Amino acid sequence: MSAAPANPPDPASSMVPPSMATQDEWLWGWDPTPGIVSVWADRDGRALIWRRAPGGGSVTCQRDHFRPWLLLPSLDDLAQLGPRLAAADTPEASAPGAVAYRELSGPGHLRYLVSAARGRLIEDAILAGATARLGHPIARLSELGDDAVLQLPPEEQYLVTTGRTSFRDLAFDDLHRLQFDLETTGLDPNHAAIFMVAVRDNRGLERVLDVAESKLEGPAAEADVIRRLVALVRAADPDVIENHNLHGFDLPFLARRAEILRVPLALGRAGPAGLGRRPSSRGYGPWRGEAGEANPGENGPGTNGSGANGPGTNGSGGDRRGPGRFTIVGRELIDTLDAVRRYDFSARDLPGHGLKAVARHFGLAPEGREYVAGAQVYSTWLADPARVRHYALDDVTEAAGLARLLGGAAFALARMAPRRYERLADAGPATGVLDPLIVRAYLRAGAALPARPASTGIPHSGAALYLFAAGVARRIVKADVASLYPSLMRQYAIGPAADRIGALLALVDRLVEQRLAAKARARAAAPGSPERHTDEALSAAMKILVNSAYGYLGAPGLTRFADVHAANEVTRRGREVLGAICRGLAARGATLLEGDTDGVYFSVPDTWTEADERRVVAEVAALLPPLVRLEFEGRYAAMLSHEPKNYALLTYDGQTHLRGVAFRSSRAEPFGEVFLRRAIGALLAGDVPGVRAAYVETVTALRLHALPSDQVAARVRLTKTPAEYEATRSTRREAAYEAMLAVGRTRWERGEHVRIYRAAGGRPLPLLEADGAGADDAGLGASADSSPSDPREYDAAYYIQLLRASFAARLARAFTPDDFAALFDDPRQPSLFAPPLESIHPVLTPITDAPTAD
DNA sequence: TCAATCCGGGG
DNA sequence: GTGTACGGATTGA
Repeated sequence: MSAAPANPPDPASSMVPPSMATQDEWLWGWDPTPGIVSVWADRDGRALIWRRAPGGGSVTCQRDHFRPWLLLPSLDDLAQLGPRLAAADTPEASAPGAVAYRELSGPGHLRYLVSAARGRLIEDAILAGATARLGHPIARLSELGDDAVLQLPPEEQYLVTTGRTSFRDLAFDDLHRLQFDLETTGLDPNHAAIFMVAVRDNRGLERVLDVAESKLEGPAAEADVIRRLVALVRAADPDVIENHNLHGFDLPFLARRAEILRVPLALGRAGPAGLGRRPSSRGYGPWRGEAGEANPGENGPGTNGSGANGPGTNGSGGDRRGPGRFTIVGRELIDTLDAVRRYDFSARDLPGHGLKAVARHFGLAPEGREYVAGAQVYSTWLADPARVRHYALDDVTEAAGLARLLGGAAFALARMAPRRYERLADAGPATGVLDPLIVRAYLRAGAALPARPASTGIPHSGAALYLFAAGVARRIVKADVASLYPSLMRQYAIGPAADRIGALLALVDRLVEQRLAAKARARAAAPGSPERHTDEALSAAMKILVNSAYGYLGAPGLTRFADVHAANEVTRRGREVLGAICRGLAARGATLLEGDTDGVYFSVPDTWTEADERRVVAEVAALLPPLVRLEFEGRYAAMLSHEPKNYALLTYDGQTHLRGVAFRSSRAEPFGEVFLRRAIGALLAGDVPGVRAAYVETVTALRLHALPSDQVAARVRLTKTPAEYEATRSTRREAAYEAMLAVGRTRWERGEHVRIYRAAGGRPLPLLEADGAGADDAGLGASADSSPSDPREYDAAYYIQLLRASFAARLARAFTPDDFAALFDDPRQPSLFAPPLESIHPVLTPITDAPTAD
């Protein structure tokens, strides 16, 4: 089949509101082809489509052709084509070397849809025309600037013109998903080697490859492991490859080792060996180091032109712009770290983003989970290979569980947006998902696209966020304003002024409506069933999209239809609604604690029943505009409100939930974490003496050196090489490196984790790891008993000061300053004026300048 | 107390 | 396809 560019209806009709059927096409595409699991296309209009039979049956590959296309503001640069430039509906337009054009409707800037049998025909013509017009050579379309051309990657051109999307009629588990995890002797692939790979998939595969299995030694054994990994992946033939930090560690490491050892990485379903690259903004870009450690030469993984690119890949020499992701033809590469970040961006309840911590948080850790500290993996393997095999398999098992738990949203997005699944998994929702949907809608409607608005400098006012009171309150109710901003956009039809066909509002409408339906279906399905997973994932995806519609408005320079005035109007209405909610609740006797666009926390009188709580929420909800839904979400026994979006909750069945960055500290010293948990538990239970006891006992234990050193050690990462630190040492001393130098260690590896503590006078020293001193991952409780050789020469005064200033401080809002001082007074020198413990009660302090910008 | 810098993940 | 994060902790002045 040959897909034609999107077919415009009569331009005059595009001003009428789009029909429901049209809106659904904008959201879902229109071609029903089921089972697409991967698409690969080139600029000359060749496409390969891998499709899986429904229910997870076999995969077939089909060839397809499409007419590459792009959008231009004028045809001037194509004029020199003469008769080879032809209107799309004329016979001349279908001649082999012809460039066809069609003028789109409306006032939009990008108004010419230009297509040809091969994309290069268009590109070469434009470059020649622009070179002649500008009088200097133009080698790439990107040199012409943002508004001079809109050209999508080939796969997206294909998906937009065909109206196809991935995964129609497939469930998440129908995809063949494979996880692999490298175990290496270190973090830098220029010096360290792969000695083991754990592999599993969702079809029952579970295998560990290691260098000991062959009779080979050294590099030959490692190369053999890589070859066996490649063979195993090809034989399994998965649609998706997943792991935690896949793009940040496993792939760049594997690519570099394969390059050094000259092993071809023929992992794809077609095309040349070697990993491809795609540029990517998110995830690994802004981070210093990242795979830069994998290629410490200069920049990121996209750098090292000599890098993992197979000889056939193109463009690597030029992309010195650091960040990038790897690609494999025919398979989607999914990094669970992206899903974790996307999740925690709104949830803010993860203790860290590492695999082990997240898996434990979600209860995904397998029974008998084996833990080995990163730095000890190789030495442990030498002594006890079975233990490391177990550990590595546990890693891939957790990665698979995480992918399934948090990865559903990206899967569902790929059923809507004309983009590869792997791109949707790491994209920001506004530019990464909404923009492609809107571009597809415009082409489907035959409407010209506006130029991208420049940043106007008009500040947009930001989301409303209120902290009304800080401290401790009881009888807490959380009322949720479901998707406040998108509801307001719908209620008052606030959309981008330039959105002539109303695509953004139509999408928001469809998303909100269909999300409610998906939620209802999920509730009706059996827990744990594939149907439920599908609808929960769909609901999560739609929530991501709906909630990014407002951010889309407020990002000029980034999104094509940004409109700061519209964004500010949404915010203004939001403040109105939030104000109405707060007044309504206060008028009915509630005490407000915190409110933002997600919802409101408030405290109610002791005499209220749950029915009273629900009734009040319903009464206030009735005061709001019809499309704004205020719902009762939950109730809690007590709350410590610390800062906006930072609080602790006690449920009625006695569980404590900590939320917000102030209560997350993966790097913190274990004794402080233990103290904080205990103190907050006592505080919320109303047990002030218990808070004091937690403090006194911790101080005493420090003073008597009853705590082992690993309880006071902080885990830090050495990101500078010895030479780099030497260069900055005179201007800026850093404890981690000083600790190394203090014991005469002048060599370490970039990325190495060490634990350090403060000895007398606050002098940093490394913690000498007792051999086999287990896991170094946060929250694993470190070791129960310390090695007998632990000298415990830590600086108690330093840690007592830290306990008060850093940990106890997070309880400061719960007491008056005097009470706080008394509660966390030095037990050896109690103040004469300290109030008796029994007289101390937690307080709730109103915040006077409540409105703040988020 | 304030400004500047570094951190996040993977072995 | 390009570039953007961000909020907390630590360090030195």
